[in-house]
Amino acid sequence: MNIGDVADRSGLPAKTIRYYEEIGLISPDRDDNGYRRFAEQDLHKLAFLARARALGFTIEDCRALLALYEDDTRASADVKRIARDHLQRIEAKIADLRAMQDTLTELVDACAGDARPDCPILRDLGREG
Amino acid sequence: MNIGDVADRSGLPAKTIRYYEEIGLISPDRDDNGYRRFAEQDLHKLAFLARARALGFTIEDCRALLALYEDDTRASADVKRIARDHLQRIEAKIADLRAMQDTLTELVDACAGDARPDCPILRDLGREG
DNA sequence: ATAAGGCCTCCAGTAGCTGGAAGGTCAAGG
DNA sequence: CCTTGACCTTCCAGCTACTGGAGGCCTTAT
Repeated sequence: MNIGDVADRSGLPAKTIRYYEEIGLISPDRDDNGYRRFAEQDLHKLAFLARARALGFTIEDCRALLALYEDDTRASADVKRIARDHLQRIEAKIADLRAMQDTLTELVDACAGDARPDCPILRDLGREG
Repeated sequence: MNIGDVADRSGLPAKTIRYYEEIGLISPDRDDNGYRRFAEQDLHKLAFLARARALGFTIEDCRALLALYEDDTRASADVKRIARDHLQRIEAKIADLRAMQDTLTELVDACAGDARPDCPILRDLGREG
């Protein structure tokens, strides 16, 4: 398979696949013409990466998860710790965003949104203290 | 005021304040010794920026909001549009994160997290199709 | 022969800072 | 007067995870 094929089949852009090779997540073979030649196993790894990234894992998390995935002697505790830490970061992020959402919703609702200059949003942002 | 003072009073790191000057959000005067000299108005702008950033507005949003803030002839509709667009992006982001949270919670709950290699998390990431 | 499309590498840019090096300035203490 | 330490300055590099584009080679079809 050439890069375009694995791009189609993994859902990852070719650019991203080259990037993943550059940072050592995958190591496809090369044809004589210099083209990357992907085996099924490479495609499988890329699909794994695509799913892990879709769940918001960082690249370094993905690297660790991939290593565990390929290690038959892994302890599931190691996997779980990575996932739980990540879940906690996500929950913290959601909490942050919800706080923003609450404030912004209030402000947007309070703003007339017409041609007049009076605006509760700017008043709030510019308040003293 | 020197940069340390406005850093303390605005809650922004000095580094960030220098960065905001570099990208044209503020333009403090300079003393003869080359030190930035901040007026109350600069501090007020920085506080405005700190609050806008805390609400998640992008720097470019902040630039636009600051311009509107200082324009007496603004229409509140312009402010509201920026805020509403931003709110929508936040809501979309929350939805994304909640989807991740749901999946991750399931997976984490399903994983024994012991010394054995069997792991539903990796099984999910590595599933075919 | 040529045109289209796929592949290659390398460079630069994105957002919003943050860290660090190398050096000038200023006020207090001995 | 000198030193020490806390400021301040600029400039450069790096972070995440790609993404876009230039310039050029390879392959396939007409």
